[in-house]
Amino acid sequence: MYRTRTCGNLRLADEGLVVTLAGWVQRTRKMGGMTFVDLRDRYGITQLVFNQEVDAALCEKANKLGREFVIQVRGTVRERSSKNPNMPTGEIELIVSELNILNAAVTPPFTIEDETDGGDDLRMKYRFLDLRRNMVRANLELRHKMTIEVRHYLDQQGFLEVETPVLIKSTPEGARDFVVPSRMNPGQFYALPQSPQTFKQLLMVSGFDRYFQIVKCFRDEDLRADRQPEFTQIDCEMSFVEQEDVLDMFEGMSKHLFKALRGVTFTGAFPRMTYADAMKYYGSDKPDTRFGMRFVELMDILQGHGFSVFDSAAYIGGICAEGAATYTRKQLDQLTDYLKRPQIGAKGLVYARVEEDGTVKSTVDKFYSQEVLQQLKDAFQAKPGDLILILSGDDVARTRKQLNELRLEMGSQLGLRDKNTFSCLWVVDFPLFEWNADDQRFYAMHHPFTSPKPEDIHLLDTDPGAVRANAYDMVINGVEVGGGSIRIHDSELQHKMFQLLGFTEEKAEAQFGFLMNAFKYGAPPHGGLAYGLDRFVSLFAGLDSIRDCIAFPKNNSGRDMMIDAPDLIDDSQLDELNLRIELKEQK
RNA sequence: GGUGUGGUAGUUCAGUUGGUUAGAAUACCUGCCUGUCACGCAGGGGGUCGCGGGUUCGAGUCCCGUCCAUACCGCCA
Repeated sequence: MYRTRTCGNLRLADEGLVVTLAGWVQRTRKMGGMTFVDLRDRYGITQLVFNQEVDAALCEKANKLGREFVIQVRGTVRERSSKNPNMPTGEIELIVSELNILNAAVTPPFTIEDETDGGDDLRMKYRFLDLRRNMVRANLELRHKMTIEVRHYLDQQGFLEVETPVLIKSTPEGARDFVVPSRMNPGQFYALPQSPQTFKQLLMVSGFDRYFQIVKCFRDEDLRADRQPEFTQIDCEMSFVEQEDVLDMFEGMSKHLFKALRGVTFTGAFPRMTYADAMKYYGSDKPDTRFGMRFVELMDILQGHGFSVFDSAAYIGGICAEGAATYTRKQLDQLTDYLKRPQIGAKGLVYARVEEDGTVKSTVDKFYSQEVLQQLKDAFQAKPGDLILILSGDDVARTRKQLNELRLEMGSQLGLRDKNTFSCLWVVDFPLFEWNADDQRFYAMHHPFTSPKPEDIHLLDTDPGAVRANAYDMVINGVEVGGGSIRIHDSELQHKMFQLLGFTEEKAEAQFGFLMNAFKYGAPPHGGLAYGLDRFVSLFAGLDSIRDCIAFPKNNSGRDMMIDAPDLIDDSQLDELNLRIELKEQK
């Protein structure tokens, strides 16, 4: 037996026990006649003691240990003469009688400590070492517990986990597919699924009723801190349900996870907000509702007073930052610069302070009487000490988006976005379609299987852009953690959707004929939802990047820096695939 | 595809207006040290300043290009 106990669980009560431990050398402290070694495993750290007077040869051997050596020791648990209250095993130590070096180690390129000296780059390249660190390990433990709780909850609710294929067919709609060449079908390619969407719908047709799967999905798009090319979804689907049933079920699951993993209890149902309101009051379809600062539209108050920027604007809106009137000119200039960055693209920022005496001082007050400025103040119900920030623009949607960036930035600056506070929200009534100006056509906002709201179906032919969908997102702290919809289960309606999306008869048949065919054989009403597991875990762990809860993530360019993938393949492999590589010239 | 930031010792970083032999901390190596736990003390080794070009008497520093990393925009049904 390599070990009888772990490095994390010996306590004072175990004094006198003879145990065998195995692990990695965290650190050695040589005091001359005696040597202390911190032995680490996944469970903790136990201090080992070697004493020259007791066994000179053994102590000498211990002095040769380097960082991250893998060793096995046998010894007696003893109460420490000087205890360390900062560690769980700090009251005891192990008097070592046998030391066995299982494997030596070269010096690691960065320190395996909570506060490591390694940069992101290096830690990714040596991810197997990075994973020895407490923080990353704790994130993976949380992820594990989360999937266990998900399975437990859904199993209790009668859901069945069913695996769906990973080698499927490419569809031009939506995100770019990863493709895999087929050896047995020369010139043809599989695609990796962006989600098991069609399969889970087919499972509903098959009568599986309540399905889920914790499943890898793939999208060949550019990466972000919260986007990886391969990511994990908790994919769920139910039959004989309406939107309310789905929201109920998964609100329950979210609450269960919060309770089990964070000890957070929510009273009452999650608030609902329509997509239209989310855009109007927050300029985003995933508002961070941990704080207020809702938009107030100011066209009525501020237009027509001779300030040309506002008079010509299609939208004027603002937010009120409580107590931020103390912002200095420098801070406001920095804020303006932030908004003028090309990523945001605002032209400028107008601000107004509410003074202690209740008067309002603004950058543009030569255009506005105090009376108008008081109306402005009243519109926000602003108090002395508050700061009103106003943006305007020619494009309503774009200006709202800019105001959203401003709101989030102010929320961060004023400390209103605490990682240990959770604010959950359902965003509902998404539009069914999204107009794409470049392609001059509608795209499905969610996906082409999403059902329109029955009361809006009559608009399908006349005003598709106004049709609302039975689609919903779960938003927590401004993060879209999940989304779904009630699907179309009628082949005629599905047919019509494809038509509106510009699919020819042939293309619809070729791409999704199997689904429409299946719908002819008795498809139940169904709908579902998929969570982004990586985002959900990150949220619970308070991480800035989902990479920190993924064991082996890809970098910004979609590379695995550790195994150095992707890579070229052998000519013989290409031969078998009947492929020849001829790269297009890059300009 | 675009914008910003960064690339200097194993690592994290500093490096002034362009000016002598490029520094600190940490890690590593050696020695001393019997109660340390970020041990301490003394000493030591360690650099193609991402790469290529240019300006200059002189470039880590300025300019151009390029590569890499990273955050964001586009993109992500």
